[in-house]
Amino acid sequence: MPSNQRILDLAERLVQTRGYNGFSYADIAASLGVTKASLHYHFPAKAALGKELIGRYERNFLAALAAIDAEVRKPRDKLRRYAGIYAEVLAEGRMCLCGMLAAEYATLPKAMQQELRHYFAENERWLAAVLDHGRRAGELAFKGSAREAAGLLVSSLEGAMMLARSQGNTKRFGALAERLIAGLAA
Amino acid sequence: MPSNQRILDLAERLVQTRGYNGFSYADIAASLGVTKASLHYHFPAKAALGKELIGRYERNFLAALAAIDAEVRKPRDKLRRYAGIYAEVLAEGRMCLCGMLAAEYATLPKAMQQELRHYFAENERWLAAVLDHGRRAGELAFKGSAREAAGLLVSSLEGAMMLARSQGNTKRFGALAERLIAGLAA
DNA sequence: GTCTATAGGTGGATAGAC
DNA sequence: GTCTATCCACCTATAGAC
Repeated sequence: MPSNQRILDLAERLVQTRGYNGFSYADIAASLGVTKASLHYHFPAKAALGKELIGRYERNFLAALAAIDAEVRKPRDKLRRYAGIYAEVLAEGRMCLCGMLAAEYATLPKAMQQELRHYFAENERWLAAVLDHGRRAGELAFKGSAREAAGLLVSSLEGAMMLARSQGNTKRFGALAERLIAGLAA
Repeated sequence: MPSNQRILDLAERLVQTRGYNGFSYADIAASLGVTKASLHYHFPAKAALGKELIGRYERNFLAALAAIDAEVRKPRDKLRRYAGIYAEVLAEGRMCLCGMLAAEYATLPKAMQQELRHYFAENERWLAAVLDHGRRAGELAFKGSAREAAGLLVSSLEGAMMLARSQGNTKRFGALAERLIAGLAA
């Protein structure tokens, strides 16, 4: 009796470690102790599973960002919490789901590509708002648009996760993140 | 009569766009107008092809870095040229070969993982030297070790490439790169 | 909802003729 | 060096019994 939740949980971890093209229904079936066929009852096509994977990930992520807004006031602390989310994921031995999918972008179903763009757009929107407020309040300093600074922040964190894993140096991620935020101090 | 060079050229482009797990001998064979079997004469195993792909990429990259050292003196100009390499690759519709492979790291043959770590280590070594010299000369400014600053630079550029493509915004990469370098100005 | 069985395709790889 | 032919493993997906 694998609920959709459990299937998505396993698929999520697999994509975060091996990528969308790096896992199969057989992997999930083996973990759950069921057959591949029964998974197709819950998710008829892998593309639909993949799309839902991004949707759920984005909902959870946006909820985490809302929690930050509710709990923290200072822009710099918000950025630290934001980077902290990435650090936690990395500490679990995972990559960002959407960072992995961004690398596989050219091979993904159209529906997944669209969901992916939405995820990054929402991400950048939240960061840009934090940066903009921070600059107006005189607590943050950077040149150019907040949007562009936000884009660089997301890019850097995603890239740092990837390279941290492949260099077997997951600890350094925290230092790089802190350096990024320090560079935005007023 | 596909020379090893032509095979590697095609495989390289495929990995840079679709990833190591996203291409097959069939793709290369079709492009060259030969059969899969004849490719196995040149590269018996895909893993060996992949390893050679990284080795060749690294040799070319290090040669480009040596050219920069020979042609440019100012640390900041060296960094601009360095980022320019990434920009050119992106302009061709490609990702960095090793950035793509870093995302697929967990699924790669051991030999490829090893080559990959070497690539990033060499990369960081060159950048750290530039940063260190620049700081000593008073032309660059940053906190902490040059090694760590170099790591952040590589990570950010790799991440920015990935996200630029998935957001359909390859033009912005140049602006992000310039912003990164500007942040290191003395 | 889960199973067995299977279809139809593609993956990397090999043997042996030419 | 390239071909045909083939192997075996794996993939996503479906049909139909239970």
